[in-house]
Amino acid sequence: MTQQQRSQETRAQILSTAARCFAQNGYNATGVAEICASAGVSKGAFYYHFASKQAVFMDLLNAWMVDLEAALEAMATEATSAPERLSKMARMMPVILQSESAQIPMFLEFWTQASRDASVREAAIAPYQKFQRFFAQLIQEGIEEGTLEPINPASGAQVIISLASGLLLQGLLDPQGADWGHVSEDSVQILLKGLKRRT
Amino acid sequence: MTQQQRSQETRAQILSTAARCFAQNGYNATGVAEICASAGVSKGAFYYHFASKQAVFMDLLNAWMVDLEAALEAMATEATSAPERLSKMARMMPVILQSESAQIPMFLEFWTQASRDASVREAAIAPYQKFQRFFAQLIQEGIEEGTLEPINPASGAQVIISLASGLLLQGLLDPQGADWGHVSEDSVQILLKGLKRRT
Amino acid sequence: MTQQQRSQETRAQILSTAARCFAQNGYNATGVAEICASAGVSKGAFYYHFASKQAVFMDLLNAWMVDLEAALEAMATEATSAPERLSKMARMMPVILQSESAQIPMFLEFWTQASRDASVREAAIAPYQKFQRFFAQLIQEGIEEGTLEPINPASGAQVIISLASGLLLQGLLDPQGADWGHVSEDSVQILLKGLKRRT
Amino acid sequence: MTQQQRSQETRAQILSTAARCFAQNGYNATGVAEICASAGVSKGAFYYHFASKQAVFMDLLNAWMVDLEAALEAMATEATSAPERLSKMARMMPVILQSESAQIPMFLEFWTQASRDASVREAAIAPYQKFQRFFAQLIQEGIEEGTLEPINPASGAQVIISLASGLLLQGLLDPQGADWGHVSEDSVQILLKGLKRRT
DNA sequence: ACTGTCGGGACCGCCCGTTGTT
DNA sequence: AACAACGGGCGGTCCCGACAGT
Repeated sequence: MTQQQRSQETRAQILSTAARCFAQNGYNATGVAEICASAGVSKGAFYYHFASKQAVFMDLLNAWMVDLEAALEAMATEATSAPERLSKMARMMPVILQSESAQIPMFLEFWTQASRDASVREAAIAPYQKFQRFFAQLIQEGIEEGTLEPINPASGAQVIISLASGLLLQGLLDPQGADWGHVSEDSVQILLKGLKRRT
Repeated sequence: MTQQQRSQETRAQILSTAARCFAQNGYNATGVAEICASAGVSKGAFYYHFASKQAVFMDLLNAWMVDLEAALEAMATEATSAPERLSKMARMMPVILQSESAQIPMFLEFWTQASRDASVREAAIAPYQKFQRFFAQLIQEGIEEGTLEPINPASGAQVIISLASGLLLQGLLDPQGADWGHVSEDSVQILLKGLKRRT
Repeated sequence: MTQQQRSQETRAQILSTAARCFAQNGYNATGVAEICASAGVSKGAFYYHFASKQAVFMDLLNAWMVDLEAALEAMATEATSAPERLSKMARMMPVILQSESAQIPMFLEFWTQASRDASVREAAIAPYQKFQRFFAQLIQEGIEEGTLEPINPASGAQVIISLASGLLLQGLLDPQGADWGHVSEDSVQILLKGLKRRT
Repeated sequence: MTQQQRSQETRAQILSTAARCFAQNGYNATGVAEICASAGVSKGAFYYHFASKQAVFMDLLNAWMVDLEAALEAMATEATSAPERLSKMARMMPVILQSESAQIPMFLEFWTQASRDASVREAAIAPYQKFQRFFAQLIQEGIEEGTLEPINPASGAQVIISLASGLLLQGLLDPQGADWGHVSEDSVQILLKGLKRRT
């Protein structure tokens, strides 16, 4: 048990350190030796736990996906109207943007790699499809409730996700360029106005 | 004169070859030697014209910005109503997405680097600010025309840019995942509905 | 007792697996981890039974020597004339070449190491000296019988061994280059003609 | 010119140093860094001139082949009887064995690699086929002269080559094990007796 | 303006062997 | 008797950039 625990600690240590390094310096610029040194483990340990640097990267991606899924799960259970739920989620955006700002560069890293490597892409697409389905259903419910216009739910979901991704990207690129909290709130208002049913 | 021309041709050859290589294999994965070989010049020529690999990268970015500016300029002179101009631009999205899809991964790498390197960031932010100003003015005009709701133009511009970026990114990640032409058209309809003035 | 048996089985398993791996990929190219994985044991087991990878190698060599000795022993007891015994052994050559062709590259590696490392050399020389003594005695007997020319037995033995080694090596290098069975038979006829007593 | 000369000197320096290292410590045990250090060049220079460590090895093999071919060419022009030519060549064996004793380990190295790698094998087989043809023709001439028994020339050539390879191998393995000069002379006498035509 | 050659550095991956645990 | 986990270190490769020579 003690051995297993130590092993998993080592593994976790490598993962978290790698995440930090990747976020700070980028995937390519981060050497395995650097990760090992920062994590306080040897290369032997590293390559015992992971087959390659990429494997660490993929593990990180997967972990991120799991978190995402959990967050979605939590939101799905709320029982208010569709527009309100969207509003609420929008108000979470700035919080996410600031609290996890260190993680976001890695998100870009994921994307960059995914655009080049098919195996990464497959793993990276999955959460999007999750999001897609989630929002499509939310919109569907909104339409059935009569609170949203009768649009194509898939397209609606895409709009939401795209807007969110775009805001994330720009917040990452130019954190001081605007009051992102304010902007994202405005954005959602505009979007909601476009989605909401005219009474 | 002829010498100058030759020199410029060499320079252009390096630039275009580099662009192709970067787009195909990525910035990091592309070696200077590879560019030189593909361009049919020696390393000496490369380092005569450019200070470093990064410098080529930046030059490419700048060239792209110039093109962008020209495109925006062209759009700004049209004399229809704001909503119509937005609609028209939206219809260009799928075309852009397909014609320049090879370049987009490179821009992702731009951004990734930009999130780390301040000097790259400045160059990368510039086009956004261009876009930002352009759309803000367009919205402002729309408001003055009375065709758009009186919202904060800056936020409105941000929404448009974010949505566009997001769609681009997702089209890149999963080109077969959806009919992006259709989706982007729907997206703009939704967005326009949110922006347009209720009559 | 059962434990001892299990231990011996593990040891034997490692040895045979290592032999297979060495033959397939070569000594240098075969990693200890690979052997362990193929044998279904852990590294701990490996290093419990053997001091090093080299030690396994040496063990294999020794085992081969024992086999060799037995084969020679068997031949020595036959009671025909010297030339006939040589002929008979020659006819075995192609069989050996085909049945153990997989092992031969390994012995080449043995020798390569032997040419460098004194301790390996001693072990590698031993079988040669065995052969040497065996053939020298066989020739001696032939001379005494009057069936062979009165030559220096040591030199005669060397010729036989050299010829055999040479054929083996070339058969290894270019298996399809010639009909080695035919060639080796011809070779022995020529050699025998050189050794046999003129009547 | 000066530049080209320098370049070729560097290349030659790398080749000769590599040959020495390979012969001394073996191909696998010799690191590129070691070669570079011994040759007084940088790794950059090494990989500018050669694509890989293997490439150096192959170059060495080819150079050896060229030498061989020259030696054969020289021998082919002599105009004595076949048996005498064979005798003369035999008398060269011990000289070769001692003068080039440093090169011989590499010869084993060639063989070992050839047994594993098809591309090396192809290059390594070529000289053997040269030898083969050379000796076959020599024997053919001997038969036509009436100085040699009417045997299959191909087989005869194989015997000669095999015997020579075998002696080389054993001389390498156990230099002090016998008086190789004497042995090789005896060997040829025996072989010649087997080849020569009975009068 | 352009070329060929070289310098030095670091990268990832793997490897052999050991150690604490069971 | 065997195992998982780990320690360092070296392996070949390649890369960016410099610079002497045209």
